[in-house]
Amino acid sequence: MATLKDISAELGLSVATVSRALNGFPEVSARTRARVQDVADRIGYKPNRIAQRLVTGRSGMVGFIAKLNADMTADQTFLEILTGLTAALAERDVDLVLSVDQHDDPVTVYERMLERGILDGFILNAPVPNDPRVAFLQSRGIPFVMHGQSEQVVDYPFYGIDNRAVSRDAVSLLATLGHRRIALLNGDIRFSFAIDREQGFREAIAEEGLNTPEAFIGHETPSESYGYTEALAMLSGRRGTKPTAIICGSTLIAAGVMRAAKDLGLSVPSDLSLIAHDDALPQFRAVNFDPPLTVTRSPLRDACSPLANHLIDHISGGDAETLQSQIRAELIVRESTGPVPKGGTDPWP
Amino acid sequence: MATLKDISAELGLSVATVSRALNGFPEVSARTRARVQDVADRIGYKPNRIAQRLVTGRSGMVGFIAKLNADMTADQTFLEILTGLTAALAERDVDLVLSVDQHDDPVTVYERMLERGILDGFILNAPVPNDPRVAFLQSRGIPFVMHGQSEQVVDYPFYGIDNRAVSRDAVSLLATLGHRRIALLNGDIRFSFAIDREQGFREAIAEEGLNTPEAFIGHETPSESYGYTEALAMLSGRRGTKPTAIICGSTLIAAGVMRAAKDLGLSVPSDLSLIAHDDALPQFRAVNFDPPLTVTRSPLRDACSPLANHLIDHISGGDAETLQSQIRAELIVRESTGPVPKGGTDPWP
DNA sequence: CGAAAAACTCAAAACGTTTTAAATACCGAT
DNA sequence: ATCGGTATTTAAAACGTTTTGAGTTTTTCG
Repeated sequence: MATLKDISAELGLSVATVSRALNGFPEVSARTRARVQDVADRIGYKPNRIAQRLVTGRSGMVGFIAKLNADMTADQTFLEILTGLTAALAERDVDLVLSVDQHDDPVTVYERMLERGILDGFILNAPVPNDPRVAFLQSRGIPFVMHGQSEQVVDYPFYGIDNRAVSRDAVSLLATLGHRRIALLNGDIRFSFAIDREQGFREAIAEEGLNTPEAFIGHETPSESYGYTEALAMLSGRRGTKPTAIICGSTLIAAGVMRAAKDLGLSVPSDLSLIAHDDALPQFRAVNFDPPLTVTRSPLRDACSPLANHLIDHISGGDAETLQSQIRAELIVRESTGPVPKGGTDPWP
Repeated sequence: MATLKDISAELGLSVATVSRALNGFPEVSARTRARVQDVADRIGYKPNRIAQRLVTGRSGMVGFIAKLNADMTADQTFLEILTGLTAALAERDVDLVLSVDQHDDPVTVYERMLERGILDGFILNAPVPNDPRVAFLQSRGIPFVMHGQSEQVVDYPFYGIDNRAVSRDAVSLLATLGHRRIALLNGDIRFSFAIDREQGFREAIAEEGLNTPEAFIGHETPSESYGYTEALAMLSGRRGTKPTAIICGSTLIAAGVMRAAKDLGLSVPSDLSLIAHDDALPQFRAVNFDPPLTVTRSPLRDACSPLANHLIDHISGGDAETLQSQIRAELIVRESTGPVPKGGTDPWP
């Protein structure tokens, strides 16, 4: 492996000058810089990252901890995040150290990884209200970035979508189409994203002067079967007057709802309007539904690059407040939403 | 962060002695070692990996590259491996650096990770015949351990099960029960494990003096639906005389076969015997099948610790030949296998 | 008791880089 | 020629560890 010393020896320069030349410092002459660059290219010089890290005090590695469900499965979004994240980090020459959390206590794994002392920071996802990981990492002064937000105003970097707006936009679209009985099949309510969606839903419903009984607001870890069984219960009339529209927390849930509608002989969108939030996971494409799904869309993959950049910038001293972004999901109207069916215009009491 | 210097200052020893004391060198007195250890524990000393690496050339990090399918999903075993591996590596104070492979060329990701120069070695899984990753890493002299084997005799560390024996054991059990028409629903035949299973299957079938037409030997990426559609085709009689027993590459496939049998009104095991290979994934428990599945069982989780240890030992100079283990899957007879049904005793022509 | 051997400890070099502080070269103006 | 200043380069320190070669102490044994 070629080193700075090799280059400096060949040119009769000091290693300091060579280092500066290659790192674009302004005080080195153009002629010298060119000569250095030439030799470096010729002998295929690659800086030794370990040595760089020893002197700069940074490791160029960040941690990510996968939280498994009780049944040892990962949340369907995990892989997508992982893929995008490693790519985005690699772009800025940072590596991802992974660990898997099988513990009950959410912070012990972070503690253990920190003890090894090789991480510059963490990427957190799936926040819950008053997330204990946040308190822990802040108490240790460890930089991190959060995917999603747990509170309205925070003092750490994050990137996420406006989840209240997601529900608002969905309700607003359906209300415009004349719907008065709108149900919600939300994700796991322990997580902030689902709490925000539900809150946005309730707000929007109230603003439209409507009402949705509790029996028509559900929440659970997204799965096709959850969508199916809940929709079956709601649409069969067992729980009271059935809804004319359902808002789903994910396309996976929507798939189940679709199947339930089919089994009950209901057609989408003439008997039932359907709108889902779409993370744009490659396995489950909303456009491939029959009919194509109306969605609030925000590709999970799009979050990875900002997350990586926010974190790295923060580690390099960037101000937390300037490294926060909340973006708005895009409302894409396709064919699973339509005017309220005749005879379905009465609101719930 | 506490350093060797802190300890040496506190005790009035040299850093050299402190280093030796902590690393178990023989030439330091028991008393000194104890004093050093005490202080180290008290101030929570952790060696700086980066500094260690600079001088020893080792980093205490190994790479693992997740290969995604075309549809961006991971193979169902991925998470299980990941969980076990991070735990087993942590046990020996080694970290796992993860990357995700979205490329066509299987070695480019390895090359890119290597360029950064921070990895001691790799853990490879899902080998294919003449695996290009093996050739690549060997040409660079990078240590690695393989989960599974691609060839009969190799010169690198591995841990895996005897896949030919898996099929042999299954066929042998079924033959003993009187079955003469045994079908195989194998995993993706690009991978060595599936190739070996098929080879073992053919050998065992031949040894029993039997024959299985090509139409009854299938292979594909395991999924419930694959099991369902193939079993439906085989058991409906569309492909010729139907089998009395099916060997499945995974419990996932078996689930599909089970559903197909049910749809066709066949009961297991009186009309059809079923045996699957069981990786013991927590999501899909063979004992929870109805009837409980007869399996060749080899928990994927059991592979993680040996893999981690083989790799670390190899990195520390251990001989490749002594770091190879091939174990035998356990045959567990439950209730999905039974005597051949009356009238099903004719072999295929 | 004294010398040789064994046991233990230390100072310093090394790994490859960045960065600080100091030195030298170059320039135009006196 | 000399001065003051700027532009460029250098030597050396630093990061935290391991390891070499050389001490220093202690033990052993004649």
